[in-house]
Amino acid sequence: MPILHREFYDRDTLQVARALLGGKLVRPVNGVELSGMIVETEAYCGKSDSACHAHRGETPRNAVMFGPPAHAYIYFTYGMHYLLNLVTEKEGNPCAVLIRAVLPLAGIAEMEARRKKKGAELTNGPAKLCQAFGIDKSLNGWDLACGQELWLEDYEIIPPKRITATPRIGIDYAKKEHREALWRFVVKSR
DNA sequence: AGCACGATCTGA
DNA sequence: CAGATCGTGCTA
Repeated sequence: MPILHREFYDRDTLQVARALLGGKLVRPVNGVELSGMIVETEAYCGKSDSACHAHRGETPRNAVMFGPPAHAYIYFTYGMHYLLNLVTEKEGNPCAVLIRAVLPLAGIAEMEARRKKKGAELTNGPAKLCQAFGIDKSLNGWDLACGQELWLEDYEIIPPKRITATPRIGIDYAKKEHREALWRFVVKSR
């Protein structure tokens, strides 16, 4: 399946966040290809978005977001979790899409082995996802368009009727207009 | 140099 | 609902 090229990420972040639903996240680890279909995303829209890490300007942590699109912005939070974001829009416009959940497609046994507890849970939740895919800070700044280590592919077309938009999670500190913005996108299960 | 807190998850 | 657990950025 074709890799999502740089142009895919180089446009309006809300559009990218929607278009990523149904996309396939691919991550080869130790010769095994882990993959999953994206079913939940959140858009973080640049300096004007008070929920976005870039809101208060560039720092060493969020520098990747200020760079060119199609790179991975991975950061550490709550003292124990990594979160995966995909940088969008032009260089200098610090926007990104947070990947919150995927439906595991391949390498499911390896993902579960990496998770602490057993059981056939879905890989939902942005930190669990990173754990299952073995994603950590070493991939921060990785170029997603080069087709190694970590990349995305076309997979399934999700019709707009199957997409729900809701407020984003865990951003109570943001201004009301951003807290209430419907910038989280979820594929309805059926 | 110190400190408060977070785009979370788990288990009680 | 509390606890785990620590990098980051703000204040001094």
